[in-house]
Amino acid sequence: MKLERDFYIRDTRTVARELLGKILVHNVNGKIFSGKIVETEAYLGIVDKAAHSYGGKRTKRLEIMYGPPGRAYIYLIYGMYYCFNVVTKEEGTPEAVLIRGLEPIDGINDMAKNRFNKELSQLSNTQVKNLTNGPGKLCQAMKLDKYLNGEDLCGDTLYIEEGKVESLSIVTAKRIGIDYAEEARDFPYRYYIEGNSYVSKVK
DNA sequence: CCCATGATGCCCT
DNA sequence: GGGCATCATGGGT
Repeated sequence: MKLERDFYIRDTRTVARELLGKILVHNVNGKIFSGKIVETEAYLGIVDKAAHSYGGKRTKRLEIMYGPPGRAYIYLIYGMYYCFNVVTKEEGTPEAVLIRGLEPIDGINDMAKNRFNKELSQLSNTQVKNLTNGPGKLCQAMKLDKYLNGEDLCGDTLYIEEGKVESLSIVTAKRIGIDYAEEARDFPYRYYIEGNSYVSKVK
């Protein structure tokens, strides 16, 4: 069951927590890439110094964040990696959830090619773990790039499904890579599934 | 294990 | 021209 618009319009931290265990799916001309979401971060917009939209900043790049919920916000970082976010809240409120870790499900052999230009069977154990345990890594594995920026997650190309019913132990932690954000640096807006090996950083 | 560093492109000032 | 919601690599401990 695909998640509907109403899922995304809610409180951003709630969405970030509830995305854990859900399945991110990318259909590339019939080839399916998918993975279970195991790590997320909430970015709370206007009041959050770590968010791109802090203080109501509104530029061309940020228009997607100000748009309707349930769309993809994908941006280039450090000149060579992408970060995939889910836009939350009602239109006009620029908040989002960054997906930081995925456990591969479908298309794993192609993920290996996308990441390391090798067959899955040729990867070391470390490389298998490094397929999708970080925001830039999972975008490379799943073929998520700037051409999908703004994509509607309620469509058929890129979407999120209900996962298996399971009880998850969720860890709350500080966000990563936002040392510039003053007090917001220490806000506990990162969530991950305890014990999952595709979490980018434990603790 | 840890830490330091370079890669690389686009946005925004 | 500065800085960035990252990653791979290489060297030290």
